[in-house]
Amino acid sequence: MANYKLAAMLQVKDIPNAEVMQKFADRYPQTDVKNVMTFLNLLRVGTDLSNALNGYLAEYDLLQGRWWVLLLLMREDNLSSTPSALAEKAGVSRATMTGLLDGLLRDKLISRIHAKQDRRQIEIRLTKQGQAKLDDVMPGYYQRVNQLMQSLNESETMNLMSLLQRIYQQRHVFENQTVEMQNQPRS
Amino acid sequence: MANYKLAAMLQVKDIPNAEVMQKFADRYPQTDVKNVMTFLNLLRVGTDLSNALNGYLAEYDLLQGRWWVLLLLMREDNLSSTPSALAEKAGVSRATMTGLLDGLLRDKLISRIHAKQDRRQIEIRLTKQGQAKLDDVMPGYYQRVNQLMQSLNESETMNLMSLLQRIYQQRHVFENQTVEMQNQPRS
DNA sequence: AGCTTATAGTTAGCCACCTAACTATGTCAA
DNA sequence: TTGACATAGTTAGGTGGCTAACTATAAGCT
Repeated sequence: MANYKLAAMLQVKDIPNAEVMQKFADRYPQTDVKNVMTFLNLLRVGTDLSNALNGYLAEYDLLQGRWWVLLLLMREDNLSSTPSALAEKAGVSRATMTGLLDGLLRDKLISRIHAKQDRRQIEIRLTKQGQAKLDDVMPGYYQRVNQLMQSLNESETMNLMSLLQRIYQQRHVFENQTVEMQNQPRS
Repeated sequence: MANYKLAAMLQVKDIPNAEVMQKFADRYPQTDVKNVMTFLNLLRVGTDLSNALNGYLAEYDLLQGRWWVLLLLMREDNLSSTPSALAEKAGVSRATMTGLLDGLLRDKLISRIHAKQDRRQIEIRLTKQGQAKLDDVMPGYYQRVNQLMQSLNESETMNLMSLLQRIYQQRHVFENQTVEMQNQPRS
């Protein structure tokens, strides 16, 4: 089995206990213990599930990035697309996509063909082996997702989605806010 | 401002729509559209929040790994620990911790001192500059976490935690299950 | 036609993660 | 006491992210 890389996202193995949180709250009065714990737990669940998925994919010599590229290709009617379009849809840079495609080509899961009309473009196509790889991986993937989610009934699932969505919509709070600040009158 | 690395976790920018999901469901009958969508959304929220946090930390020349090490040190009564203990608590390999500490040492946010009794060990201590860096970063961090979470009231937050927990407890489903399978009778 | 600008893809160099293998030191039991 | 095993830390080599800079091609003005 191939090595696989764990996600780079913080692995919050050691979310602080109440005592430690109090020490921080004393120094930083803005601290809201409940909010911080919830935020850290959300990050942890995301990371650990991502790592677990990677572990499953690694049994098939795939990782999330390469696997997702294959899925994007399978979605297309002619099983093909371009590096730029794939980078955009996968949410990675074009440079990263070049690397992912290099690996997939090495394993013969995709083919690269120079496009006819626009000679800057390259057509990436899912090969038979690529489709076969997905046919290997996907049934177990869907089965595991079902097992994972079976502890929630339908209304609980909807509820979870809605709660996540409301937090997600606030994610811009981490962005730089100095521009607006500068326009405010000084004392 | 420093470059900062986005999390390696899949950025599911392009979660499939119902039509595409149907195409997959035709080929892979195990597919449960609602479950897959929920799972992918959970991964996406985790990744994007992680990236947003990294963006904030990058304004202070930190990233999650280095920042978390500083926090772990600040928790300690004597502001010091060892590379092994830090690796364990941060959930990264000892090799990765060596690299993180190299960077923190370069920025003089920690100091390395050879331990007296066990000469294999090295004592890592948070420096004055390290503490000052945290004092810079943390108020804004806590403020942003509060803003992020303010869209949920207390009972909704508790509810979210409990739903996440129930999914999280099933994460072992992604682990290799062939050992048990092999012991089953064949047809 | 010829400039300028935009787009497609790659390359180079950095970071943070991993495993495996290595060195040095400590521990423990025959 | 010495040989086997365990532990602390580093190094080497691989992966997959990033930005910036580069080449080649296309498109659009004037």
